Amino acid sequence: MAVVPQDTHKKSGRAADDVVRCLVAKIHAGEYPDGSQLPPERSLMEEYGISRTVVREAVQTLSRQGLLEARPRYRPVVRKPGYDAAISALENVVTHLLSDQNGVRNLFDTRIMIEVSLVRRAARHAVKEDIAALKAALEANEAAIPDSDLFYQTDRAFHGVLYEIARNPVLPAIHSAYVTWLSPQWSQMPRLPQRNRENFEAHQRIFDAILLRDPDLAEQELRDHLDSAWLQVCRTFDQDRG
Amino acid sequence: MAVVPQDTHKKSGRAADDVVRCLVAKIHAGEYPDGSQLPPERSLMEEYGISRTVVREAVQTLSRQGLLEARPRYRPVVRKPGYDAAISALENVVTHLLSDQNGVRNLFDTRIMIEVSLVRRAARHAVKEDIAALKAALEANEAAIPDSDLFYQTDRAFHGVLYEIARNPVLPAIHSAYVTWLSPQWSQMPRLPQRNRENFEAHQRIFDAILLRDPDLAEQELRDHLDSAWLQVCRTFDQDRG
DNA sequence: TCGCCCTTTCTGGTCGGACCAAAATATCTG
DNA sequence: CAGATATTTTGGTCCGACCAGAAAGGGCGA
Repeated sequence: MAVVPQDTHKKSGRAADDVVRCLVAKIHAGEYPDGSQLPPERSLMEEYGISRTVVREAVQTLSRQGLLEARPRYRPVVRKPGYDAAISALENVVTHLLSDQNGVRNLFDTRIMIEVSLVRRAARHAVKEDIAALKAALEANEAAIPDSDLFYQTDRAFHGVLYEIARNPVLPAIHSAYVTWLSPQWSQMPRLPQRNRENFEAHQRIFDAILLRDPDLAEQELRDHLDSAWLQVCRTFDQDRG
Repeated sequence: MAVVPQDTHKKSGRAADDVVRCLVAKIHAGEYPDGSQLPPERSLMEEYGISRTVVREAVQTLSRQGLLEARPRYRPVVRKPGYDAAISALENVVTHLLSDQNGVRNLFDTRIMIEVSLVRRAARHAVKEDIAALKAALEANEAAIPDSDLFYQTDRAFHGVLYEIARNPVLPAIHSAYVTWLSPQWSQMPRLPQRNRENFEAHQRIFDAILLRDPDLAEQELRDHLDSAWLQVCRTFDQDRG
C-alpha cells in the first residue's frame, strides 16, 4: 500500500510531474535507498493510480536527470547522483554551445580561469601529499613523452591532480567535464613527441612554481601553458583565434 | 515528403534515442530554426515510422535538456539553449547535491574561487566602462541599505557586474546558477540594515581594491566578504561550518 | 544433495487506438 | 469587417496488447 501520494494537486498541467516530485522526495528521504531498484512500473501505476504512460514518463525524467539509472531492459536503479552525473546531463546542450569556435573559446577561458585559481591555491596551500601527487603525475608525464596516447592520459592526470588539491568534489567533476567537452578539439591535433616535451616542460615549470610557493609565477606559467595549448588547437583547426 | 531519416540503426536499445539524435542534428543544422515550432507529434511519428509513444519520449527528452520548450498544451518550440538553459537542466540533481550542508559548502567554495578570479581579473583588466558599471551597482547597493529586499537585489547585481566584466557569456549563467541554488540558504537569513551596511562596505572595499588595481587586495577583500557571508549563513542555520 | 538447463513468469519497450480538453483555425453572423 | 461560434488540430492521458530479454522457478542428471 505504501504512501498513497496525497494527491498534491499542483496546478501543474502534467500528471507525471507530480509523480516525479513524489519519487524525488522518496529517493531524497531514503525510502528508495541508493542502489536499490525502483518498483516495477505496473506497481507504481497502481500505487499512484495513474497509467503506465505517466509512470514511464516520470521514470524517464528522473533517468535523464541522473537520479535513476535505467538500462534498456532492467529495473531502474536508484542513484543518488554525483557531481559528474550532473555534468553528463548537460551533454546535448553543451554540444550545441560548442558548435562554434566561439563557444569553445568561452569554455576554454573558464578552464583557464579555474585552473589559474587551482594553481594559485596549490602554490599557497599544497601540503606535501599534494606535492608528492603532483610530482608523481609529472614523472609519469615525462616518461610518456615518446608515446603520444599515453602522454595525453598523463597530461590529463597531471591537470587532474590540480583539481583534487582543493579537496572539493565539485572540481574533479568539472575537470572531467572539460576533458569530455574539449577533447574533440584536442584529440584531432597532431601529437608529436616534440610538442609532448614542450607541454611536459610547461607542466614542470608549473610544478616548480608551486614548489616555490609563488602563486603569481604559477599563474603565469599556467596561463602560458594553456594559451599555448589554445594556439595549437587554433592552428590545427585553421581558424581565427579569440 | 520530408526527409525519411536515413534510419541510422545504431545498436541502441531505445528507439527514442535515434529520434533524439536525429532531431538534435536537425535543430543543430538549422532545419528547425530557433524559435520555430516542431511538427506535430502525429507528423513526426509518420515521418520516422514510429509510434507516438516514442515521439513523445523523444520530445520530452529534448525538452528536459532545454533544446525544446514544451509548455503544457502548445507545440514544442525549438530553443537553441543558452548557457543558462544548460544550468536549469541541472536543477533536480543540484537540489540533491545540496541536501546536506556539505554540498552547499562545496558549491560555495567554488563560488569563492570563481569570484576571486573575477575580482583579480577586474583589478587588472577592468576598463572604465566596467568601473562605471561597478560604481553604479555600488551606489544602488548603498541606497538600498534600508530596504533589505532591495538590498538583496542590488547585492546580487553588484556581484553580477563582476561576472560580466570578463565578457564571457558562460559566467553570467554561472552567476545566476549560484544565485538560484544558494538562495534558499540566503533568503532565510534575517535581513538587518546593520548587516546590509556591513555587506555594502565590503562591496565598497572590493571596489576600491579594483580601483587601486591591486589584485591581491581585491582577492582578500572578496574572501573576507564571502567568508563573512558564509558565517552568517551558518549562524542562521545553527549548523557546524566547514 | 548439488549444479546445470529448461520453462515459466516478470518486466520494460513499443505499438495502436481511443478519449478529453485546450488551442488553433475556420465559419458564420451582425 | 469584427466578434462570436463551430470545427479541426494537437498535446495529455489512458487502455490493452504484444514482444523480447531478464529473472525466477523447477526438473533432471551426476
